[in-house]
Amino acid sequence: MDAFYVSVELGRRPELHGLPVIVCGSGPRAVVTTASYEARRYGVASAMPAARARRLCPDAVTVSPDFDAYRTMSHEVMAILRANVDRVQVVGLDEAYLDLSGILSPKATMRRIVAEIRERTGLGCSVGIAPSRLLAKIASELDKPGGLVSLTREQALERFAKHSPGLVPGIGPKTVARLDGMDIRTLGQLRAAPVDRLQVAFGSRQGLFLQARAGFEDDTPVTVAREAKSQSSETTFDEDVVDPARLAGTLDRLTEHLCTRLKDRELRGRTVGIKVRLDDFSTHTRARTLPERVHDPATVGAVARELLAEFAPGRPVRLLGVRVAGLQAPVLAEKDQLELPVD
DNA sequence: TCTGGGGTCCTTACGCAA
DNA sequence: TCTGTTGCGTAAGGACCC
Repeated sequence: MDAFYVSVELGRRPELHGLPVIVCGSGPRAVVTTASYEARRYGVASAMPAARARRLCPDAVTVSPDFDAYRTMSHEVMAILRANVDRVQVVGLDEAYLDLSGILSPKATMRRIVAEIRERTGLGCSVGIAPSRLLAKIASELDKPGGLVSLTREQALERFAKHSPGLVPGIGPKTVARLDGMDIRTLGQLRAAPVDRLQVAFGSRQGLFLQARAGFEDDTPVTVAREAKSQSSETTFDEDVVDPARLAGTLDRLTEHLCTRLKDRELRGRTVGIKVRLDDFSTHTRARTLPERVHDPATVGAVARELLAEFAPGRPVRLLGVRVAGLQAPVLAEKDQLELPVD
């Protein structure tokens, strides 16, 4: 979806249409969630500190995020996709992969779906059509907003040989910097690099992965449903906190919130963990695995507090979080188990 | 001027058992 | 019996994504 959160807001507040709009939190440490294309022209981008965004674009209208509204709209869009295509893999609120294998005219099909989305929700999106998820993703970015681009592997190899490896999803800033240190600055160079050189630097699997990415090789299937592995709740303080009692109180609040969500989805997990980010931005996690799966705030909270007390942060705390992992839905009745797909 | 919240996966390390 | 290998579960950190 194009500038998804902003576009949802524009639907409710049409008077903002054409203006630079930024969806971001209000606190001193908020970051930009989404910026309208008008705001992006000023250099405003996602994940940028909101304070910097305001300096770049003082006239922008800022809107607080309303995730309930985005979720609702997302469900509507995904329902349209699923009504048109059998296999849909949802990736976040604003993105999905569609398996168009066997469809005779993918372009016409997608044009029709895009039109239906616009008609029913007023929202715009961009489409990439390609032989793999990786190439489709790259293609979808090439003509935003409102693009519909198809791309073959051969076209990608030719077109992006001189581009930075960072163009490819899965190769982030840290990897780009390390590659740069090895004098590898383009996808062409990465593809031509001896794989053992990459493996020495990045490990055997990651080395192979990087070279495959550089060659736009990807055979991962479009996967419909995946069960959640963990759930967490975290918060960044407006100002760093030292007081252990205040930290414990916050941890309890986060635990309550997390456990409510777990219970809503009827999930329990065996591993309880905490996350602590200190004032130097170093991040630390501590976890403990229990004999039984849990989701009640009393148990989760007690373990979380213990982990925090044991960690005993020696400097001011910037962020505190709690997490339950090793999730599993409650044991199904025998009848239901028999009906599970074999896969 | 700093750097959210919610996730996934990978790598490394370690203790333990086979 | 001793030693080495392998595999597994757990823990911690980190990169990356939306």
